[in-house]
Amino acid sequence: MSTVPDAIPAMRPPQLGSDILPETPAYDLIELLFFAYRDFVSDPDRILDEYGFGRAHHRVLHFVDRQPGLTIAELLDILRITKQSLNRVLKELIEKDFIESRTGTSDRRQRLLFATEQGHDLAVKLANLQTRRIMRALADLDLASKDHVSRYLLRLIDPDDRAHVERLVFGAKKS
Amino acid sequence: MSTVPDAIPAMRPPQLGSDILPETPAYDLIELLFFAYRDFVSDPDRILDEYGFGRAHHRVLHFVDRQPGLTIAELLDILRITKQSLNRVLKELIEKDFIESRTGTSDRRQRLLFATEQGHDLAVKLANLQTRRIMRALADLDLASKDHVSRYLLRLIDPDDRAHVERLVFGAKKS
DNA sequence: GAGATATGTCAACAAGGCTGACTTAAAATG
DNA sequence: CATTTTAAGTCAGCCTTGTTGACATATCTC
Repeated sequence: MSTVPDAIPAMRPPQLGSDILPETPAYDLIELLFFAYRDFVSDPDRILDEYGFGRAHHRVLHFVDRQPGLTIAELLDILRITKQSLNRVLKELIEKDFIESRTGTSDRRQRLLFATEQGHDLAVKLANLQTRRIMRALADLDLASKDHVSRYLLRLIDPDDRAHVERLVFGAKKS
Repeated sequence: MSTVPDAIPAMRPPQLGSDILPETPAYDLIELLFFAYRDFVSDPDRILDEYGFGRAHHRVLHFVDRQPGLTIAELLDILRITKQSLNRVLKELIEKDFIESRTGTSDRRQRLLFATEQGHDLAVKLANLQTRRIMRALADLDLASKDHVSRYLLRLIDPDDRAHVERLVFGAKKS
């Protein structure tokens, strides 16, 4: 049994992938995302440095603070790195008392992660820094703009992950 | 001697920085940018791998292809990495004949960088891959959305760099 | 009790950043 | 024209953060 459909529409476009491409690549949006991300993630660097942390620590602390009780497996799924890479930074965050690891209650094999008070304070401090930049960027844009921007960013994400991210970001509900 | 100032203006807002912050950090836009960027830059990886290149090579090739005749100093300013880091990847791109380095004409100390035919082809292939993702994300968004998105991303960039990026991205002119 | 699962750990390696010191060639400047 | 500055290249070593592969332990599931 062939997987090739036997009736392909006559005028199939000559593009490489499944979608139609414009004549010219979207250089503007490609490059703007590069520069925006470059500056966006650089804000927290100075502060992280004072604590002897790097960007990897920031990512871990951020998601643990946002989702108290996160398990190792869930965190690995969010960050898409290996267990060994995660463990290196997580160990430091636990040793320096920014994150606490508790044995799971229903499943005692799991480790539930929580930000300590100190950890929460740092996470909020860094999030506020980035929020300030975001607010500056949203100022004097339409009310609708924020929505357009989130929709665009959400749709840049791999379709398979979108629902997951949506749940994580908007907290289960969202029109 | 106390570090507590003895005369604080009466109605100083309680925020940390120079701007007013909302009660809650903009977790949605912070996290969406993280996930969007993660998936966006991952597209080219497979192809780069076939050539023995990484993301660092991609960035260099991209900007050289976009701005033929770029000097080392200009490239360093765009990428914000050290000369030594750049040189490592640039050397490989030149050895493998994806980029060509010519001595400057008006200033013979400079090296003007150009993508070779092979280099240009790869740069376009990767840009098309990312453009496909962008087009998918823009589909069924208003006509105005693309504008809102670019404006937002542009305004996330450090103010000092915005004019520079604008020139680079939109090619000198742009309302 | 056997096997699967969640986590932790050891060792080695790679990519891509960094600093610091130094060289060379060419331009700019007094 | 001698000196200084500038653009680029290079050597050596280090750090962070990612990788693979192998293996250990505790706990859950069947």
